[in-house]
Amino acid sequence: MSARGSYLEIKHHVLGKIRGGDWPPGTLVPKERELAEAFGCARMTVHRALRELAEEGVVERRRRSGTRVALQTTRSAMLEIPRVDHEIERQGATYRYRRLARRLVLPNDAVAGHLGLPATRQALRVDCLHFATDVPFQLEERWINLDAVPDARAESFRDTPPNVWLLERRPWFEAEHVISAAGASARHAERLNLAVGDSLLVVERRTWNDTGVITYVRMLHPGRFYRLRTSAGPAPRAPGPAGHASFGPQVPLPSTP
Amino acid sequence: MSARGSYLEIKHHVLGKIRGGDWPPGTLVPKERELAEAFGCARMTVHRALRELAEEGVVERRRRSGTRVALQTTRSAMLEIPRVDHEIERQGATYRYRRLARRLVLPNDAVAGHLGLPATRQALRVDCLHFATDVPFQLEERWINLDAVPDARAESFRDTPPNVWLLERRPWFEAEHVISAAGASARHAERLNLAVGDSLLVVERRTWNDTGVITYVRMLHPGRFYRLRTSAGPAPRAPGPAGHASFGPQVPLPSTP
DNA sequence: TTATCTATTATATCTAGACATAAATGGATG
DNA sequence: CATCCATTTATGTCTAGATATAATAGATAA
Repeated sequence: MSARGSYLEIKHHVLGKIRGGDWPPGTLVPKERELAEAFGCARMTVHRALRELAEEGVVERRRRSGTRVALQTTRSAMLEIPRVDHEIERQGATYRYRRLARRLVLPNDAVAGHLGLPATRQALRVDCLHFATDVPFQLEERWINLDAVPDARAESFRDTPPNVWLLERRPWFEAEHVISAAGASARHAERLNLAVGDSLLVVERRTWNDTGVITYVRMLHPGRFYRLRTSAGPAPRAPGPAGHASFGPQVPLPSTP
Repeated sequence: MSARGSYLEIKHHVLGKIRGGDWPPGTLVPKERELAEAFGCARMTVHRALRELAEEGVVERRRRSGTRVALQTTRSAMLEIPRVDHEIERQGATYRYRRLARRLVLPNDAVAGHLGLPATRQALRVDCLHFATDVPFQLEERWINLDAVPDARAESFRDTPPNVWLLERRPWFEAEHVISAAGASARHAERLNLAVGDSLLVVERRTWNDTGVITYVRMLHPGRFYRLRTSAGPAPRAPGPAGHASFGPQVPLPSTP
């Protein structure tokens, strides 16, 4: 599992103590020098092990005070939000895209606030649908800040989905996601081929650049299809990248009657 | 911002090149030795900077190939799932708890699978409600694996919510979350004081220990109240812990008519 | 008593080397 | 031409030091 004398061995040792109940929350972990001596390695090796455990939230470290086993008040999980077309194809369905509408609008106050624009400034509104094997999978309602992305004026988005188009020319560096549930309005129901009031999982996303908010998008999914999955834990079973296995939404597969 | 000659300086330098568009996705980042020479520091310092950028998904590293600016196909976000009572009180509402039911049951096949139990083995089912200022905020439907937590047999959960009780005696080390939307059934509607069919945000969680699955819980929230918020990005505005600001669900505050 | 300064100490970072490891490369061989 | 192998090389890890930084505890002064 872990090479002898490596920082991983030390991580596993400490984790084992905590998992086994030998070191309950609040316990003072041996100091770096002591662990280094005990394992017969350099202090830097111990340091890396403890630093990674601290980053994972397993222990808390403070100068002079030492390293303590953290209390489990909250746990964070990695949530990976993949590109919708990738996700659909990864699950073996066929991806199809349709642009529904594209127009310049004066956003309402809420959206203007999200975009960081004055309410008198036009933004580009694009609506489109993403299909998984002809079943509507995601309804995308997007506002694009034309100050941040002026070349969007010349783009029709008839064939290229806005998310792909934007990713290719405006890399973003910060994002905020809000996940909620809502009932389908008449318009949503019609577009997603649902009944009015059916449950939708709504993911809203704002992305920033150095220049400010690039885009605000509301992604609506039939609740029965879309499931965001996260997995977290300092000691993953399958050693995935960054120690987090992650899954995307669940795509409706062609039913076999 | 970043100390001279530090690994942070190198991180910011590389990030700046990427953000500024000088190094589009796919660009080969200078090798560690070159950067170390350019910055007049040791290779380990450069190594740490690049390793952290790789962990954040900004660059991709492969031995012999070198370090490349990653393409932004997916982005991951930190999702912090706090304890429901903490979250309610943090937002200034009053937390109240009520146990609805507690009984030994034979779980159905789906739940048995989640718990990793044979369908003939009993599990403990606990239903309870969490209120924010007398408004139902979360309906909790929980199954507890009695093989993993035998002392739960003797606990009534009348005053102590299962999540708190479990956290105090069975720390867990791995969890899986599934987030979806669903319409309220008749029973859900009654318990949450909603209409049948109203949208719910459903968070399912399974937690593991060394001994196996501890518990499987379904947490149902009125969609209009509960919003999970995440924030992500390699270059956060406010330097928070681990570079991720995070928020909990939105609590219904007492309305001021 | 209270506030402030100081020494101590554990973590945080850095250095200049070393060897390990994986993968791309080019050459030798069939 | 295809296959295999040794070489090269960039990253991954480790060592044994060093200095920097922050927070505690104790000493001192107001």
